[in-house]
Amino acid sequence: MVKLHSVEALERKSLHEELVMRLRDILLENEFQAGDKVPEKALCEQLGVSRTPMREALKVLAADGLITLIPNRGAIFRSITIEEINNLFPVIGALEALAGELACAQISDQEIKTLKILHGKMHTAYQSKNLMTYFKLNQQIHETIISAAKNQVLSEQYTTLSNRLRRARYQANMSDQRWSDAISEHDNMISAIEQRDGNALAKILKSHLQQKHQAIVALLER
Amino acid sequence: MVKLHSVEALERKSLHEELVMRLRDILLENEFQAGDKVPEKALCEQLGVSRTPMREALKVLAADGLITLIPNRGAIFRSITIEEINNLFPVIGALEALAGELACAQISDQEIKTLKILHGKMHTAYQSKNLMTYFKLNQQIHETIISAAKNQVLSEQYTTLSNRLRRARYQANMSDQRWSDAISEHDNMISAIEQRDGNALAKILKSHLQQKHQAIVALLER
DNA sequence: TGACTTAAAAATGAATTCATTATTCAATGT
DNA sequence: ACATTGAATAATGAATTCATTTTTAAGTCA
Repeated sequence: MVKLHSVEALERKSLHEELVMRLRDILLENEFQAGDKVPEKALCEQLGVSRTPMREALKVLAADGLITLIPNRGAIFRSITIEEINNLFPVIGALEALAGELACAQISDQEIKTLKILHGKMHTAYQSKNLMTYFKLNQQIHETIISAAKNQVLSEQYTTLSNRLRRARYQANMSDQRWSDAISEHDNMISAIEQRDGNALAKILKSHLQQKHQAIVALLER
Repeated sequence: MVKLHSVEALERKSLHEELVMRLRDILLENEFQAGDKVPEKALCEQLGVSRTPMREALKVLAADGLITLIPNRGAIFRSITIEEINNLFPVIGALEALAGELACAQISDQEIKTLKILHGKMHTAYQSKNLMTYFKLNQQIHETIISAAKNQVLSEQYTTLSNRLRRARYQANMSDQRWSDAISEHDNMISAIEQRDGNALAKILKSHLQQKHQAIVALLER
């Protein structure tokens, strides 16, 4: 088989690993939602690969909880339910709280500086009401805190669960009130880190996430 | 291909899913350790399946963190390092603490009764120094607490991470002192649950795990 | 003897093929 | 007209085949 456009579609790496990433984006960013069927064959053609690596990638994504494989029926995009959201938030909260404690115990001045820069940019995005930029910066800040904890297992688990939430984020917008609250929660976060107060940071992160949880649930139930 | 003994080796289900479970057991229970190569072909013959489903299963296990796939080099059993153990324990600890809080908030009298029965059996196993039985009951007790939290996401994450630790457990034995300490920690656990004191339970679980962590690290470093 | 080269063998990655199971849709009967 | 049956079609599960890469090992030359 001549790979034609597939060469430009997927640059070499390990194909299956590349596929997992590409599919994750395709599934999350747009294209699919609800309990849609994930068309194996169409995706193969679109990405220029055969079914074997595609099916391997789908199995990995299923293990990740992003899709569900039904025997002899193929893959369906796993519709995120309110129940799943309610289950995800406490777990992510516990992980973030742990990250906060660990991070404060060993964060470097340089990392704090990076955080403050990101935080400043986020304020700017907030003032100019640039929601997309705000989202991206917000995510970067949380990722920076997690990675400051220097715990690979923690980072992996957090990433996996956050990805599962990403589906919900695209549905739910933010109210003005919630947005301004979130900003001030972030202000508190940064001061706790500067003082390296792990206990305080853990509490802030936990309640920050609880607020977000409530906001999302409220929006979804409307 | 005639399936012969494979029919009795793997009873019907979804083959790939069945394989994942079988492989997990084979990898963990004995057979493999350290950075051993996982012989794809040999396993195919042993279990009577072709390479396609086997490779799908290996990819899932790699996503789970049990093995590492090196491009064009195959799978190697992921040797658990002290660093990984040090990373796993705090995360599992955070999950258990969360489970303790959630469980206390909604555990039924029936579930408490079950726990007390398991706890009694564990005491018996301790008195007769039956280590294997003790291990099994200990695991059942922790699983019961987790499942009493009624959070699917939490259960899944806990199971995944616990499996990764199982490798270390087979290496490390318990000292008499540690064993008797563990028993009394369990006694405290049960009373906290009976009083439905989530905060206390969370703390006990966390410190229980920290003790276990230290014991394992001490043994491994000798 | 020991290091380097290179040919053969084995293992892995991916596509294809074959078999089985769902799904679709038209035809039949009520 | 509606439901039910059954054949045709499509999709999925798994084995096989083909291509590429790595490993092994023998042979050559310093």
